[in-house]
Amino acid sequence: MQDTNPARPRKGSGHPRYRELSDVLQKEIETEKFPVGSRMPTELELCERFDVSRFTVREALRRLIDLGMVLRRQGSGTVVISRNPATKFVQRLNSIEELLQYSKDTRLKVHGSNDVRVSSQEAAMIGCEPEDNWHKIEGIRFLDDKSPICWTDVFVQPAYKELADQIGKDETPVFMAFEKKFGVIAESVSMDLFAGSIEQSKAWALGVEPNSPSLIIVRRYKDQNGKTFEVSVSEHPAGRFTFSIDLARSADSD
Amino acid sequence: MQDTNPARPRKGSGHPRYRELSDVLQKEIETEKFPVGSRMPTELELCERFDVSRFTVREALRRLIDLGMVLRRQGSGTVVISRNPATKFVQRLNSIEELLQYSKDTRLKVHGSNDVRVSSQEAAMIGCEPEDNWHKIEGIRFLDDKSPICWTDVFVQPAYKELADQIGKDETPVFMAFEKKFGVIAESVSMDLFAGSIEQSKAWALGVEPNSPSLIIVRRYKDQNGKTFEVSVSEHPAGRFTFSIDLARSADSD
DNA sequence: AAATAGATTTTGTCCGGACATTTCACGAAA
DNA sequence: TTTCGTGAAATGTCCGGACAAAATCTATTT
Repeated sequence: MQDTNPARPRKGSGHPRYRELSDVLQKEIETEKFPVGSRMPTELELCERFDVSRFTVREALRRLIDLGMVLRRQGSGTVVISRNPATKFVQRLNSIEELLQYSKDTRLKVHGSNDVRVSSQEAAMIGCEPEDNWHKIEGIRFLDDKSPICWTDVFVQPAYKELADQIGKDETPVFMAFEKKFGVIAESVSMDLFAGSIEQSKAWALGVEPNSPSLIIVRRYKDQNGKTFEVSVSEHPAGRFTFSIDLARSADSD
Repeated sequence: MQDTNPARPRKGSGHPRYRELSDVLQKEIETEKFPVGSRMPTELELCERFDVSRFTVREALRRLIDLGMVLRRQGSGTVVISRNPATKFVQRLNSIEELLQYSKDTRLKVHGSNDVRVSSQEAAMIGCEPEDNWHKIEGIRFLDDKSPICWTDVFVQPAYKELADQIGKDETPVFMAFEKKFGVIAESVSMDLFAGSIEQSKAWALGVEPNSPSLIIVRRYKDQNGKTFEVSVSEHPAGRFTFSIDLARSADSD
């Protein structure tokens, strides 16, 4: 009779045992019985307290990990790192192209490229020091040969300047060319979106009125070391581009 | 001698057994030995094939789930749903407020609210049929009492119109008020960002030139059934607001 | 006091077994 | 033909036990 209650039917809650357990622990973290920074009881202690096997305890703890509330380390223990179930809304980009939001069939026509010392205004956009040296590539992105979508300035570290003549040859995004040519992969990307108005020279190239409204998107690509290796600034005239995001509630917290 | 190899030391790969297993399966999915849509072998079959326990197989399968490559259903089996480890870049919003990107200290001052039949232009924004009935709430969001950030139109289903006089009382986002008052929770949110120019009446209220450039953000909140219960349209004059996103490569595929 | 080595604690990995629950296919009955 | 129910098959839940690996503590030595 070693097994009085294996896989026993859900008693009342309608949830499996490990879920009931994680719910209790979650509540105890939220009510600061286990404050952030403190160590939680060991697995064995929880086994005793709830009279369950280690499997069930670990399954419950796994859920707290998924919720982003605790952190575990072998040999050390379980530490509370957050009081509320962390991740609420998650955006998934399935293909890397979604990041750019232009489907494959756009093309960058390069106007020119040269080394520059960035102005203070550009530095603010890029997020670097003024007077820093970058290699700047200017161009216009087209849907088909007639329809310009946006003006684009691409800033890359001078070391990578030879990339310039690679761009525009095919429809691969610039930051993917980095991966192919230099083995530098984008580990993280930060984007800023804000309103602006198009200056004369660009307006002319895009075929719109000077000072007409635009959507400016700044994308900063960082490598594994957190170093920014590429920054692109795109300016979209009103009516030609919409940036869309879909967020879904995650961390199955029902 | 029932236990010849429990927790045996990592043989060569430096990875635990279940990880080696999941790597093999992942590769077999990528090379279409198990095409998308097909059913994978059962747990027991995998146990035999790799000569491991069900625990190890389930642990490996769990990883494929996390990678978003397979889907499992009790009684049914394991189906391949994606050929490549799904999620590439993931955005995490830690607090739900990040979704709005105004920190807590902004306040919506309501100008008025009334039932409307949406115009075809509004319908296009909202993503509904023209002539649909909605309850529209107009207001301006302030940082402090002097600094207007944006003009906001909130459209809610007529059934929820009584919510109107709740808004602006405190700094809770509108969609959270739904949860409190009606128990309707936002399961997903889709957002569109694009450039526009501010019409006269709004420009006056915001203290900017008519037709000056703006960033327009449309947010659509859907409940569990996929029904849109609230849409907000915010118009930000240039220079007063930047929308930021941070994406990190995810799906720990080292 | 500081460094080292060993013992202890704690989580990670893995096994075998058992029963529960869900899904699906098959066959009998209407 | 359709409906219904039975049973097989698959995954889900849970137990107990064992050893491995990492972190931490302790006692000893330098």
